[in-house]
Amino acid sequence: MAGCPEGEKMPASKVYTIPALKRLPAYLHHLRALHAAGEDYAASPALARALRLDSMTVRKDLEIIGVGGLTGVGYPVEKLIDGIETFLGWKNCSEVFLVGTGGFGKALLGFRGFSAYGLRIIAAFDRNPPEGETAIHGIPLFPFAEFKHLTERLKIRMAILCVEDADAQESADRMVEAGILAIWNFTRRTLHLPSGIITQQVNLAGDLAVLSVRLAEKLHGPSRVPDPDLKGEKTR
Amino acid sequence: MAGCPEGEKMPASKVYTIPALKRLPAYLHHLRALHAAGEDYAASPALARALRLDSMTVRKDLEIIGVGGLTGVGYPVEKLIDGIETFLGWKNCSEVFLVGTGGFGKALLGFRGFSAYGLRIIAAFDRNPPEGETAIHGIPLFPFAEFKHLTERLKIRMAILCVEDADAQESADRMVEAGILAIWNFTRRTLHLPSGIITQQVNLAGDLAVLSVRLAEKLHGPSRVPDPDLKGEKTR
DNA sequence: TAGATTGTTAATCGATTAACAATC
DNA sequence: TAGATTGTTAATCGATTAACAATC
Repeated sequence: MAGCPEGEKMPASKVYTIPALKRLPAYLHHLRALHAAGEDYAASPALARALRLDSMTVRKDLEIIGVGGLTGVGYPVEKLIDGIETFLGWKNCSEVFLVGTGGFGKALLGFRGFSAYGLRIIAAFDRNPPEGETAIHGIPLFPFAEFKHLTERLKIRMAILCVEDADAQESADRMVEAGILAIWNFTRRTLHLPSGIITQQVNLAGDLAVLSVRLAEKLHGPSRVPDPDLKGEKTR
Repeated sequence: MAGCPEGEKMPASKVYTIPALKRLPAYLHHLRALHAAGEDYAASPALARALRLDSMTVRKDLEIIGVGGLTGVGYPVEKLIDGIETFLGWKNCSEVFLVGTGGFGKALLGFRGFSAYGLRIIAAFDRNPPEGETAIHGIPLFPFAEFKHLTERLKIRMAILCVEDADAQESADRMVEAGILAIWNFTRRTLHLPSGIITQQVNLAGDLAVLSVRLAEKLHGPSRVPDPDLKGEKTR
């Protein structure tokens, strides 16, 4: 009800591009700050300035959400927040498991802010949990042997993989066996899994590579000849 | 010396693309494993299979390094490793500072593997370090007030930013004042800094957005109409 | 030689940027 | 109305994919 002119032009949310999808959380983050500051509308040029983007990029990205703006004014902040959360499926947190409680795993368990990103880590697993330790940062810790049983019982669909590199493939295989459909991979290994299983690899080393090369260019100039002692001997 | 045919065709390392640059650490990681396993040559189709890429992509990427392959055989593993490390400037570790010793900061301090990525965190800083705590995971901890002094004395160029979101811009400003040229930003805030300062933002929420949407599509089908209760009221 | 892979040039695909009419 | 911004269509730019000759 409430006047949908012809039933013909539903918002219908456009096809998204991956880079745009990756920018959505940044909009969400900033819009929440604007909302907290009492702003009702946000114009694309202002959003662009805040997030170091182009105003056309902002408009194209927000088109994905299907929340229209007011010409000459901007986009309604509250509706946009709601729209992005809905689009990303972050309105209700999904419950996930985390495997591997080494350095990174422990840090993620301690990060309180995941609920703002639609995630709730409800249990952690480790191949051999330290004697007597039953929780980390208040999140219950189990031996990995119980992973399958609990995944099935709680119908968990997504898991965070933080084990040692050497155990990555093996752990992922067991996850899939247990019925996990999506894996957030903090390991440096590329996973080989059945098609249909969704994975997202965190590539911190890649970011670092960009940073390293850019800094080197700034310090030593942009011509990057591999090094005097590698010379011209391409082949052989 | 050692026969550079005409002095005319130096490897001269091609212009790189950002996506290719981000893939280089993955090649490096895998090539090191091959080297440890005693392999002398790696062919592009094999590398492609291991890293879930295309063999043409692999060849294009490796062209950047300027280490030629042997037609019909593959690329020399050891030279490639050396070439990638050299290209990325990871042969000798650069010394960096880390600011903010909350959850993520602490995890990074505990991560032993940074030396393989050309990084050595030689000191950590916090606005107010816990009473009596002078080191974390063996890395000395100082109050942030000493950041400038130590940056200048040790000529540090790169810093890792792990403070609370609310302090991100302020901390980054102080880093730049101290002479830092490159910032690896683990904060969710977009930094506004003088041009010429190099930043790389870690966008974990972006990865998570991709994962969330893909999983939702798998579970509920690909048509993502924003939700029945948002209706067609685009404007107003 | 035969088989396999490199390296290069061209074609396709996708994302960003530009231009501008429509709108409040 | 005048000023500003949205939303769309077209043009540019960049990266991936394809095709294939050269090479060991």
